[in-house]
Amino acid sequence: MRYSSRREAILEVLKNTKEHPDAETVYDKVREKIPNVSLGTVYRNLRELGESGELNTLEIEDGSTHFDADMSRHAHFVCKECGKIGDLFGYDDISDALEHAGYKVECVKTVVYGLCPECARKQKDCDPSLS
Amino acid sequence: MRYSSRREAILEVLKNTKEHPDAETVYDKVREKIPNVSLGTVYRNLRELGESGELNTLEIEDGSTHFDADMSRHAHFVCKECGKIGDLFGYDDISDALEHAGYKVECVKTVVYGLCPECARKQKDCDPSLS
DNA sequence: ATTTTAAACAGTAATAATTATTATTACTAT
DNA sequence: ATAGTAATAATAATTATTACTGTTTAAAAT
Repeated sequence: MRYSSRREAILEVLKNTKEHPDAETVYDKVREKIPNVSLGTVYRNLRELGESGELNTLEIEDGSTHFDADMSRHAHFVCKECGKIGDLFGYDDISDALEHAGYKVECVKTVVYGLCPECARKQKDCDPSLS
Repeated sequence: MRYSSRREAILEVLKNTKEHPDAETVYDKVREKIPNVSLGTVYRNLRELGESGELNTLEIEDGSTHFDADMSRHAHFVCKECGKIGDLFGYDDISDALEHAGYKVECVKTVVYGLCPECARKQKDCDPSLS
């Protein structure tokens, strides 16, 4: 894969955020630096960077796909109230057990849905009967 | 939600398979019993059944969405060789730890990508140097 | 340094999956 | 049986993503 200024800018955007943007948001951010970049270029590079293992894709149940350049092993939390997508570190995954069972594990994607601590607290304040 | 023969048939299809079909495949199976069912009806009912907690949706990184009427807690394995989507039982999830940290967990979706034991074995047979 | 080659590009068209719309049909409570 | 409303078939619209085409650009060969 030869050098490309667009690909570099795209990866740069992802490395400078913890917000797990979707393709359209990456596109908006890249345009701040390269105003005439095309959306197709963003999609193509996001796909290629995913295939070459330089970023992870995150498929959410609302149909959206988000991107994460943090390749360390971690899970994600999607808050159904505020929509935020957060990182969850420190939860061991099941790769070892599966490899022992004969699987060849390439990657593990865990997405947890619910309320983040902030939104959970707010709901409790409104209705203290909630657990 | 009032009774509907289409919704019943759709749920029936999902309860009688372990193959995690996508919407189009569910549509084809439902048409064997109700030939004039419309694709939109299948999509709407799949969405509503998901929202009401009668089935789980499974978003795969190739962009496809698959459906599973088995609501017991389990993860999924997607084989990148044969494409099969299998169930993985017996792997504890991280709900308890997250609830302790203040999250309100609604559901945990784990998808593992790699090679299933069958395809992993075949690859090893072809090239014994593989781990 | 120039030429060559192929990958990457912008811009646009096309595709695929899903959702919305609308007129009609079918449950269910009365 | 009827009224009221949810569900439906058929189709149109939308959205996210990919493919195409002529042009540009990075990197290799001369």
